[in-house]
Order: sequence, then C-alpha cells, then structure tokens
Amino acid sequence: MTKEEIVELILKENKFESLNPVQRKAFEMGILDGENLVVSSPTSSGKTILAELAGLNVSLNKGQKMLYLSPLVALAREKYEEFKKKYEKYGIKVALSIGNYDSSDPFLEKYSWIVCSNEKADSLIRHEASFIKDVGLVVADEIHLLDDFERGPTLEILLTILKEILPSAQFLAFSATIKNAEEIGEWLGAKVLKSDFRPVPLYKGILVGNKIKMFKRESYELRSDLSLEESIVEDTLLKKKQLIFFLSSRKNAEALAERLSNLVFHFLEEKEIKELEKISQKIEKALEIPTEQCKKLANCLKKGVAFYHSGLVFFQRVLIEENYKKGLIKVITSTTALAFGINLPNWRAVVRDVKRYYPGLGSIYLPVLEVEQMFGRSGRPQYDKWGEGILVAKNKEEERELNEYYIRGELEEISSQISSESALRMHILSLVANRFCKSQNQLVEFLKKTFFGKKYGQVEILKEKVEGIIFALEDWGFLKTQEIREDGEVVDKQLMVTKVGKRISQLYIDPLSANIFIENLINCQKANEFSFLSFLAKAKELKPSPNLSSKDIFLIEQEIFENQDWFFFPIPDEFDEEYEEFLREAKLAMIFSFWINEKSEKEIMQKFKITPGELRSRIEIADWLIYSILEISKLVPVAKQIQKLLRKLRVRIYYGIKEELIPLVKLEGIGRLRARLLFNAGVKTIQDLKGKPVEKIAQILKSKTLAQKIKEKISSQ
DNA sequence: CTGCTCGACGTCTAGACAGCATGTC
DNA sequence: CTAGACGTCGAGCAG
Repeated sequence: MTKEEIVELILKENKFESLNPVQRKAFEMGILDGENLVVSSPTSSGKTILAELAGLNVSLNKGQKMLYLSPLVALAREKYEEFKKKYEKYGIKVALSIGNYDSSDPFLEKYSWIVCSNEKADSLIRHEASFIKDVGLVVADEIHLLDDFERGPTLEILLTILKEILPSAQFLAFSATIKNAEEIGEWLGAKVLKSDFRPVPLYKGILVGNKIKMFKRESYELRSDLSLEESIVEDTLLKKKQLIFFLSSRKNAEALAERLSNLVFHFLEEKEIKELEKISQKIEKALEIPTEQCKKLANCLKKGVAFYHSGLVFFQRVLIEENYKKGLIKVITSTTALAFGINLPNWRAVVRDVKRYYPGLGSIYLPVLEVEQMFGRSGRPQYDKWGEGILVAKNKEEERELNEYYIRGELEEISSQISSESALRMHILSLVANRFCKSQNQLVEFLKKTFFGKKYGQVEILKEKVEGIIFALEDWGFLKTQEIREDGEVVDKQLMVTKVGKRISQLYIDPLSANIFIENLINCQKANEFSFLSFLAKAKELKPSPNLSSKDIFLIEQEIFENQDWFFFPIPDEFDEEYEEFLREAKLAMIFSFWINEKSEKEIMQKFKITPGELRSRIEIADWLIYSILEISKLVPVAKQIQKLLRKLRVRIYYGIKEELIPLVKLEGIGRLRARLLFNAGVKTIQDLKGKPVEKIAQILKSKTLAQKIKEKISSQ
C-alpha cells in the first residue's frame, strides 16, 4: 500500500477532508518512512491519527506489530475500541492487554496492534512475552508521564528496554505541549514536532470579582448578585453550553455540586428532568445499599449536576461521563480525576482552586502542564466555535500572579524521576531477572541509556544507589552476586537472580514489600485475621494508609489490645515515631476486618469515612497481594497453617464474607448478600442447594430467574 | 423560649498502575 | 512555592 493510499484510508475512516497541520507536518517529516518522532502538541490535536498512519504502514506493508502504550487503563480501552471499529475490517487484529482484563495474553502473537498500559507492557517483558520481537512500531502516548514520581520510571525503563531490543523499530512518542521536547527527542533518537494547533481555538481568561478578563479576546461581566460559581454557571447555561469545575478536594467538589444543583435545575426541560431521574436511580443503586455519597450524587444528578472523583465506583463514573457527553448533565464539579481521564467534550473549564495541598509543603500552585490538561478539551469540534479555560483569582494580586504564571508563563520541563530509590529497586531486580543486565557494569551502562543518563550526561549519582540496592537485594535473597577480578582487582560484579527474585519481579510487587512478607512469615506459627490484616497493610502497595480522625484512635487501640497476643511482628511503642503509622495501618486492617465480617458497606463508609470507590480499590490490591504472598510462600518455608489461613482470607476479602459462606460464593451470581440469605435459610453448601426445589431457592433469593440459573449450573456440574 | 446568624475553632486534604482465572452492577 | 475551605458548635441577638 502506498503512502497516499494509507492517508486516503485514514481520511475515509475518520471522515476527514484532509490531514490537519500537525498530521501533514508528521507526514512531511517521514512518519510513513519509519522516522522516529516526538510530537508535542495539545490534547485533541489529532495525535491518535499519527499512530494509525504509522500503524497501518507497519502492519500492512511490513507485517509487523504496533505496540501502543497508554498511561491509563481507561484511555487504553478507548483507543482499543476505536482502532477495532475503524481497522478490523482491513485485517488489522487489535488486542487489549491491561491488568484485570486480558483479552488474550498468550495469543498476543496473533494480533497486529496491541494496546496496553505502560505497566502491563513492562510486565509482559518480565514474563518474556514472545510477541515483542515482532513489534515494528512503538507508540508511547502522554509521554510527559515521565515526570511522575511514581509511574514515570516505569515508562522510562520500558522505553529504554524497547529501544534496546528493537533497534530497528519505529518509535513515536506523544506528549502534551512541554518545554523540553527536544531533550526527549534526543534521547529517543527522534525528530521533534512541536505545534500549538487545536482544531477549535481555546481562549484563556481569569475571573476576578464578577468580571472575566479574557486573554486575546473581549472580556465580559457576570451578574454580581450571585456567587461567582453560580454566576458563571448561569452565564454558561444561558449560552446553552456545559462546564466543568476543577476543585482541590473531593469535599469541595461535592459541596459545590450540591450548592449549584438548585440553580441548574431551573434550566432543565421537562424531558431532561425525566431522563435524569432515571440516571439518578441507577447511580443510587450502584451498590448493595446506597451510601450517603451515592444519595448525595443521586440528588445532584436529578438536578443536572454531578460531582466526580475517584471515590465514586467505576460504574458511577461511566454513567456521569456518558450523560455529560449526551448533554443531560450540565455541570460537573471535579477533582483532577477528570483532567487526565477519557475524552470528555466540554465548552468551558473553570479551575476554581488553582492551588492544591501537598503534604509538607502546604498549598501551592498547580503545575502549568496540569492546568493546560484541565483546559485541554474545551471546545468541541462540530459544536463550538471556540472553547474557554478560566482560572479563578481571589483578588487583584492573585490575578496578576495567575496571569504571569499560567497565561503568559512558560511550561515546566519534564525531567527524569528514575533516581527514586523505590523505582530503582523494583527495576534493577527486573532488569537482572530478565537477564537484560548480567553485571553491575552492564546495569550502569543501561542507566546511561535512559532519559536520566542522556539528560545529565552521566550517572555517577545513581552508581552509589545502585550499589546499595544490589546489596539489599542480595541480602534479601533475591539476587546472587559474584565479584569479577582482573589482576586481583575487583572490576565488576556478576548478577544473577534467584528463583524467589524472579517470581517477585513477575508478581510486580515491590521487593521491599516482598522482603517484609518473607521475613515475617518464615518464623510465623500463629496469626489471626486481624494480625494478618495489619501485617498486610504494611505493604507499600497499600500506601498511603488511611488518615486517622480523633474518634478512630480509641476504636483502633481497643482492637489492637484485644488482638495483641496474636501479632507476629513487633508492635511499636506508643511513644515511638512509627506508632502513628502503625495505627493507620491498623485502621486499614479494621476496615478489611469489618468487610470480611459482613458489615454493610454503609456502616464501613460511615464509621471509617472511606468512600465506596476507595474500598473497592483497596480490596483489589489486598487480593493481589495475598495472591502474591501465596505464590512466594511456595518458594520459601512458610508454615502450612499460615498458608491455609491465607487462602481462606483471600476468598473472604474478595467477597467480603465470613468463613462459613465460602462454599456458596463459588456460584456465579451469588455475592456476599445472597450467600448470607441462603445460609440463614439453612442452605449452607452446594449440596444443600441441590436438595432444595427451585421455588424454595427463588423465595429465599427473591428472584426466579436467578434461582433457575443456579439450579441449571449445579445440575450440569 | 426559640430560631437564626455569625464567627471562632478544629479538621482535613488528588489520582490509580500491576497478578491470575473467569465471567459482576 | 510552606494554606485554606468546609463543618461544627456555641454565643449573641431578634422575635
């Protein structure tokens, strides 16, 4: 297929007349000749199309694969759907590979385009996935994530590895507009394409008092008899548009949503009210028993407003996104959760809280890049002539600062976060585990090839850390080393992974967590539920631990006191520095403990001030950690009774049940509530179920269809 | 006596990736 | 770059 034909195909599938300026530039720069490119341009400037262009070229003309890396599972899913819809009919087989949902791990060989999260790609390499060798194109989306303290290093190491094992593959890296795209280009051996192109122009402004001062556009005034939030909402709704507020905390987001809902309600049409009523009910029923948060959200939704943050459960988030797109929801009040997420078309973005709290630093201005992301999607092609991004200033003085910093100011540089100790620890183990680096010198050589190495020209600062980490990893039994001598002098250190080390690298847990597990479990003879849960909460993966409130402390200390004889790790003294963290861990343990003792979600939420979304994600992590501990315990001596306790605990945490319900939840469609109903009615095992007539089961479960399904299931076993 | 307003004081703070085996609201 | 919004509770005041 010629270049022109590929472009033709892309235009047809995307229903475009012609390539946009960014795309044309990429074409001229040789994107279809295998040229490496770093593209730095705003969200919505059509970067995905570039991946499609190069992807078609590589797959149709060379029979190679495209590996598409995304920082977010939600984004990965979105791209996957999009690619599939457009190009499957041309013989491009598209796969999605992310944690939790895996279309086809071992069969990725058969697919031409593989969409995955950065971490999943890293994990695939650790598992020595064989398809990697067939990759002819690597696309890294949102590469400014390199700057993220926790997740940046994974992306950096991943790209460095991919560059090494795929020397002739084409690399495309996409970034939001950043200052030092050239440096990234230099690192990846890529040409740099910088552009400010947006399909719909974005105008920025600052709201002070009741006046919006627009930059490069006429300013305007709002009503002064309303609060500033209300007046800007009114102005937007009168223009028949929608808006998103960005706020600094969940509490703020919820409070503002409630405050705005009565105003927004007046703008709704009869038909919309009916529709919203339906959605509101769905939102409220997202959990077994609606929590206060669900009710609050449902109430706001009835009036056309939604708050949005990670404390919501997945289903609720999706509903809000969908109905904002449809135009039913008029206003969203959000935390930063929406800034990075999926493509949510919008007209006006209002950053009300330009500062955010950072522990130890107090409240400081958001990075320019982040504010740009929030503004990013304002202005929808086809609907709007322009979009607006508005910052809220409290006074003249702040207005001046915001203007200087965000409107006229420069973007930050992206830098490498690879020198973070925990990142190095994790990745050094994995680099040795997959035999990528076989000696300490090789490791240092590898680090020279990272963005860090290229940017600073040397890795001396890392050397010492590397040595320390290797020492620790060896000490923990995850690595073996052997000195290499020349003329009696030590010149290098050979590195070999142990069996445990290899497994830990594959399980994708922090070696430090793994070591804590092993050290404590090897000599552990007895543990109970609570002591084990407190132990689990020590893992880095479950940090940060929940915050303590003053009334929690009594409750937690009492629980600790009752279980004190069961702890198999030292309890810090009340006056030790670690004591507070210990209490916070114990709080998480109590939350889990309530959960597996079948306390209602509502009670847990209220008692511990935790949100449904948060509980879910913690449970997921705990499940993964227990699985990992079980896997590790196959390789180190751990008492049989402890393993047994763990296996039971895993099922109980996953479902939130007492031990007696374990046999029942194995059935599809039976969760913690239904299992309890059955048990209390005397149905305690699958055998009991077999002995009961369908009608009886239906009566217990209050559902005929479910009873029918269960009966079919057990009779076919 | 009751109900409301206002201010002092205390509280609390964003997000989300990974394993594995199969099918949740 | 080292805070600030929200909620609670009680005092003070009007009715």
